[in-house]
Amino acid sequence: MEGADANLLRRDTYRHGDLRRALLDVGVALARAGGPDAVVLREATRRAGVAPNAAYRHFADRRALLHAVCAVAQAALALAMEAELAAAPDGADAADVARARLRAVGNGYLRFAQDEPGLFRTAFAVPEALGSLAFPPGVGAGGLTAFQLLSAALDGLVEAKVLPGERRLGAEFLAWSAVHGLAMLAIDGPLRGLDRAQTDAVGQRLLDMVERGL
Amino acid sequence: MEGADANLLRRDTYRHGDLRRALLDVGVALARAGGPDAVVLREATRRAGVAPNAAYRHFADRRALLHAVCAVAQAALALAMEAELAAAPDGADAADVARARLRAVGNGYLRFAQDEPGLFRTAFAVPEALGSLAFPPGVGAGGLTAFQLLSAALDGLVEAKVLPGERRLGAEFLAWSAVHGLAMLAIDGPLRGLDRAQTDAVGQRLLDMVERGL
DNA sequence: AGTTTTCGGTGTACAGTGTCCACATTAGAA
DNA sequence: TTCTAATGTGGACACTGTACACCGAAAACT
Repeated sequence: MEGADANLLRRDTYRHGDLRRALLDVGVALARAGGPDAVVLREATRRAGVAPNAAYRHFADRRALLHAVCAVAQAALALAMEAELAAAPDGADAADVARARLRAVGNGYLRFAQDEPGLFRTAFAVPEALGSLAFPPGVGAGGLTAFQLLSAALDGLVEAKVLPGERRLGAEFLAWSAVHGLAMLAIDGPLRGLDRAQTDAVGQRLLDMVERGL
Repeated sequence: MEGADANLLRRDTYRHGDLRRALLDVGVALARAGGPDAVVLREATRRAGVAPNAAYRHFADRRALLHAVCAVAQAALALAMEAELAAAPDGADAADVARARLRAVGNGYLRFAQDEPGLFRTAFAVPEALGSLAFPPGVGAGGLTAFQLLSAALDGLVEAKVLPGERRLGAEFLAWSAVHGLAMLAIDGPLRGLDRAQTDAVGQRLLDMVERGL
């Protein structure tokens, strides 16, 4: 974690150095631990060792800070999906590979939700978080949004003749819905409390359904 | 709306009469307008024409009030699903009827989410809202939970030989995930802003996917 | 009936929050 | 070196949830 030392309480200079970054780091930590509601301006400034109002030099609002944290969370999600994609098998059959890549995308999503529930909820806490042009979403190492990673996987399915082209349009929303819904149910719905293995099992069945049904 | 006159500001007697009910009504109105975060204790007491602390005679906590509102929201969801079920076609082919009933359940869910986004979000705002035995969930007119309505529809599919029995176990979570995810995306995800017709179109495709993939 | 208990609403108070304003400090441009 | 713009501080206000002490009235028991 780079910049992890930026949120120190002790400070000798009047200026902080990189307060914006420090507040963002603290905000992410708060979101990680307690979800979107836990990212509290005063607590962030406190941990950064600075007066509450100092935050307003870097963020217009509490919401502005939350938006920034949200973007980081989305980036983390994209990264998790990329990691899963990188570990996907790269066999000979193009159809199998394409299917495996879609599964990897889904599994990355589900596992991120389970491993980082606070960040996951924060990623979707801001209404205008996704699809708004005024709000740049977080991207992974490859520069792609979570949504774009999913789109690419679906394109791969079409290319490998697994998915008929006429069903391609808007397929993102179908696949996304299924996985997003399961993630929600697993975080604080009736499926919470299940361990990783059990959630994975349900996840596999869900991905089966998506694969069959798309 | 019965009890709608219970939340009046004017009051001549020292006792309110049915403050618990009044607070609940106001809480539902707040949730309806602004989601879970909008159900604020002080505002509720204000609208009920009562001192802030009076609420504590009827609800242990702000969370307790929120739980109660949450149960009402779940009941409203179940009612919406029941309404859609009642309007489902009742043709001759048992398989078609069973399919139509599952679609009705899904459409009820999706339409409720779109028509009452505040209540919908409130219904799932409380972590222990679903599946906790300590927390009685809201039921519709028939006495069934939203979840139970879904279960019944799935049972119907099995009975009509549309769904093989070995795929029945846990199918609720798959169907629910898909529909719940789409509802979320339609409320404040990238699909918000779509009108009823467009959302319905995506909803139909999603239900197609579920039907094929279950 | 009259008395007492117990329920329900009030008032005051405190900690915590977001945010506004006026001010202080200092890094960097002039 | 001086001036200026950027950045952090202090104090204040309105708002929240919630605890404690109090009181008013309905109901229960003589």
